[in-house]
Amino acid sequence: MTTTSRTSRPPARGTPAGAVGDPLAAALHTVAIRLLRQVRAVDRASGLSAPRLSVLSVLVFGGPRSLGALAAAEQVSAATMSRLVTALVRSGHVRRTPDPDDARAVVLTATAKGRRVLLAGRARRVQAVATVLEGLSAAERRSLDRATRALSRELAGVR
Amino acid sequence: MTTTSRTSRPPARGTPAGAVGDPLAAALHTVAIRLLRQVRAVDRASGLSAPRLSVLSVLVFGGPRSLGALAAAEQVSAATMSRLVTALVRSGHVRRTPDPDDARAVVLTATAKGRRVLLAGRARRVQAVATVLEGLSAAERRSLDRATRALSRELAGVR
DNA sequence: CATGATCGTTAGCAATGCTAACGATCGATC
DNA sequence: GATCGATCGTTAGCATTGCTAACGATCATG
Repeated sequence: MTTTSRTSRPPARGTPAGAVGDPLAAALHTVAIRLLRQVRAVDRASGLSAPRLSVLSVLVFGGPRSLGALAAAEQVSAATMSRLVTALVRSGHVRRTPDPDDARAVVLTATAKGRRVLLAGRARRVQAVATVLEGLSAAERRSLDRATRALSRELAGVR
Repeated sequence: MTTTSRTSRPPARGTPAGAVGDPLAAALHTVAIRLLRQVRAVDRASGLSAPRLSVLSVLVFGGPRSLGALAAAEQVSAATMSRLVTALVRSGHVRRTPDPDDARAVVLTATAKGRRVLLAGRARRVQAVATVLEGLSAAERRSLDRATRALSRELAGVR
């Protein structure tokens, strides 16, 4: 049993520079950063920049949508998204079609090439994670599986 | 016991677009992305950009070092790091001193202000992670603790 | 059908990534 | 001790990505 209180505990008056509020949260934070730093390295092989890959990911996994919706999903301005999409259209990863119900709007869709590139990139990333997991014992993998499910549940609303 | 083989298993001939090599690795990948996406939001309060915060983090947690070493740690060119450091010096977060042993080199150190800003930012991030963890049961927290330790061990060499 | 709201684009700015070129210094070799 | 290639950090110039502001076109409300 840990000494951590259940309540969210505000930073305990003063927060003497260097204090760690929740050791588990701090460790998880560090591990997540290191894991993704490791994983990002394989993205180079896709030939697409990180923002473009991320946009493509929304279209492939989330389906076609308007530019505004895409900008909101990526937490980016419509102006920035317009430029990203233009680049992805020019490179053949995305198709831009007029919205039949609203002449102001466009519908963005991943092309076959876009899907192919994104899925290959994701497979490389997952493989990189799997490589890290190779050193885990069966028991550790079970713990990780439970932990991942719990975190997935808590983060359900994100993206 | 899972059916997953222990060997690193190459992408099983063909890799029919969409296949997931290792479901646990894939889930962990997704959770890590969502967690950090959530956490990054609080960085705005520091007044520093993501690259500058990251540089400061290396200096605060890793100690003073040369520009070249800093560039290597951040996987960035020396030219880019030079510019980042210049900005951090101007804003008073970093001190640039000549290396007593090598007149070509400089030593970069976080100032008291830099340490203060970084530690406050990190506390906010950890608090954001802790908030996500509030919904976990005690058993889930124990699983997460074991999993985090195991991953920390496997990622020891990174950053 | 007039008018304000919304959608997407363009223009112009700042920050961050790169490579190339450079000056200064180091270290090894003669 | 002089020379010469290697290394350190900076600057210049380019592309990309983020922003806000301004705009034209279209929608939806009255």
